[in-house]
Amino acid sequence: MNVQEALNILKEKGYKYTGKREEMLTFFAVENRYRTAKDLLQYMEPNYEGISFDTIYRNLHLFSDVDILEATELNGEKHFRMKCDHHHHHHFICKECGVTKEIHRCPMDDIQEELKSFAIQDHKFEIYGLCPGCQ
Amino acid sequence: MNVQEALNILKEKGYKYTGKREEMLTFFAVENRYRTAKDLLQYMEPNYEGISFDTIYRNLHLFSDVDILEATELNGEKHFRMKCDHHHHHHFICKECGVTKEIHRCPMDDIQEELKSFAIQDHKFEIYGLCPGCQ
DNA sequence: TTTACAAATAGGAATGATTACGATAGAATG
DNA sequence: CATTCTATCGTAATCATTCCTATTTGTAAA
Repeated sequence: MNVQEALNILKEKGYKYTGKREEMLTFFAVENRYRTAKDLLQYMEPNYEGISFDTIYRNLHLFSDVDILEATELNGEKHFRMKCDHHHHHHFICKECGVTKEIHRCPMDDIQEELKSFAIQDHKFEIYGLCPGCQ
Repeated sequence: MNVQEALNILKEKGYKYTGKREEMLTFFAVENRYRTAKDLLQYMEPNYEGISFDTIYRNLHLFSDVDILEATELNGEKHFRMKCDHHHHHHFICKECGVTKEIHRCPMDDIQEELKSFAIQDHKFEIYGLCPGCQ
């Protein structure tokens, strides 16, 4: 997803345009990497001195709620990345730099039958390690 | 794994026996459920009034390090359960009560080839939802 | 353009899980 | 039973995240 598409989603749902929001979205649009709230804050500070934690976290949650960002949990910290706009898939995630690679195979396909009596709400399949650049 | 096996592992590795440790292990041995540090603290308090946070967390980490417990992250809190001692497998986890069910199919088998240039260190495949009892 | 109002933000305090630390108590070993 | 580490207590510190209030800012309608 690019910045413009993300801004359109916000507009559609009645959220306001702000320069900060565009800048935040730019931060996520440039790379296929999971980043933390702190990463984002550090990116924003030079241009928006005194930007508040509240603004960072409120917008991260907003973006997640409207499916602009996707979130995961890596060593006790929430990480976010721009949502991939095509079909359902999972990720390899580099533990060093957070870079991701798509995996085009969903293990859930085979397994539903094994869990007939359980109400499945959600699942997570992530592979962790080092990308070629970080090895 | 049962309490005795766990105590043997500790002894082998040179850690001391304490009543608190046995009690903590008992807590995990009785159920196939992921529990938090707070759950454990509440279980311990009646018998060991004034037990310290430090003791709880230090032992949870110790038990994880020596493969007595396995850990996962559910809504921002670390959860622990007794390690299963048989073959490699994954879990369905009830979001309400933490109960688990084994899934006998590992999605990693097929996927290694798709990630030749990445150094895989670890992976997580978890399915979340409600168990029959919590539906 | 101006106005009016809801939404967004700043600044900082509060929270909740987790970790750290100096002092004391308790196992293990000979 | 004396020595030596390890374990524990009690509490303070840390770190990410959330909450709160006053103020500012987009936005759409007048």
